[in-house]
Amino acid sequence: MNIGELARRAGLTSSRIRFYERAGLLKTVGRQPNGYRTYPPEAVLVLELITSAQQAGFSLDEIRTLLPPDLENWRHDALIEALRRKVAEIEGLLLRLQQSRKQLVALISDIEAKPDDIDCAANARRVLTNMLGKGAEAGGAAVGAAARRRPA
Amino acid sequence: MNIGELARRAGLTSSRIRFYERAGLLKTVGRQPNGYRTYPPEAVLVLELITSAQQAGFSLDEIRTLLPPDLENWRHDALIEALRRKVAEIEGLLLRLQQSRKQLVALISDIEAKPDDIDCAANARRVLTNMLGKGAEAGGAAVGAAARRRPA
DNA sequence: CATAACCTTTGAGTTAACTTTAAGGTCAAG
DNA sequence: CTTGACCTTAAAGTTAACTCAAAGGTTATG
Repeated sequence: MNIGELARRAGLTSSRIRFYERAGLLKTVGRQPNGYRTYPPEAVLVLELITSAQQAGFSLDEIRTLLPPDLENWRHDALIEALRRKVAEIEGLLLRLQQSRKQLVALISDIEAKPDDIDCAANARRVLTNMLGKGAEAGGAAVGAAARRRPA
Repeated sequence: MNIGELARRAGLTSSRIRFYERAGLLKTVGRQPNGYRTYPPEAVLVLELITSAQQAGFSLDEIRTLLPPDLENWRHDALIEALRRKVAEIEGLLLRLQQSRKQLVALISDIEAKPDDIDCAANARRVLTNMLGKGAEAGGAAVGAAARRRPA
């Protein structure tokens, strides 16, 4: 199988596959006499595995250290441990996101709960001091990045 | 107040404050005769506001479009709308993270539920086909980025 | 045999949010 | 008058995970 065919089957670009090879995630692959890379059918599996792991939150670095040279020979204990750590990491993230959500919802309520007898500027001051007073001690949530993925 | 003092009070670096100014988040600031920037006390508030918004998941771009030229004159409707959109965004993220967590936990169980009568390689094949069969149709979670923040 | 559709490599560009570096001016203390 | 702690600017570096561009070889088709 050529690289284009593999890319189509695995649902990613050829350049990405070459990049993964350079990055050490794919073992160096066989070449045809003309220099073209040639892949065995299992390569599709490996690529699917990599993208699954990425979607589960593993960086390419993490994936590289976990991926065995062949698909049948995993470092069992390291893998399980990494999986557990990732679950814990996700749980931390979930907590922070929930915190953030709560704070935003509270902020919306606070903004909309403008007392009838004050003007907008005064309401702004009220909301501002409310917000910066409260959220400050208990650390923030650092939400943003997850939504900002896949630039283009 | 000089920039160093402001940085200390707001808990960030001077270079970051200058960066925010270049990025259009801070209105151009007064200068002393020697060229030093000089800040009014409210500048601390503005910076705290920016970092709060960041922690809630707003990008600097979003913050810039929402921040009013002066702290008392918010574009009320746009702000509320943006807050609601961010809450929705966070909720989407929460769902995907929960999905991811569930899949990882299931994967761990599956790995550990190795039938007594097969060897490691066979178990690897079993787990692999289980995993790539299941998660594929219902899209993945794209977790990773939120944990990878603030590089150094 | 020309054209399109492949493939190759190297190197640079992208994005966000900063930091770091280099080169230099200012100012208070000793 | 020198040392150190400030401040200034512009430009380049950082990180992850790719993509894109340039320049060129290969192969199938009309």
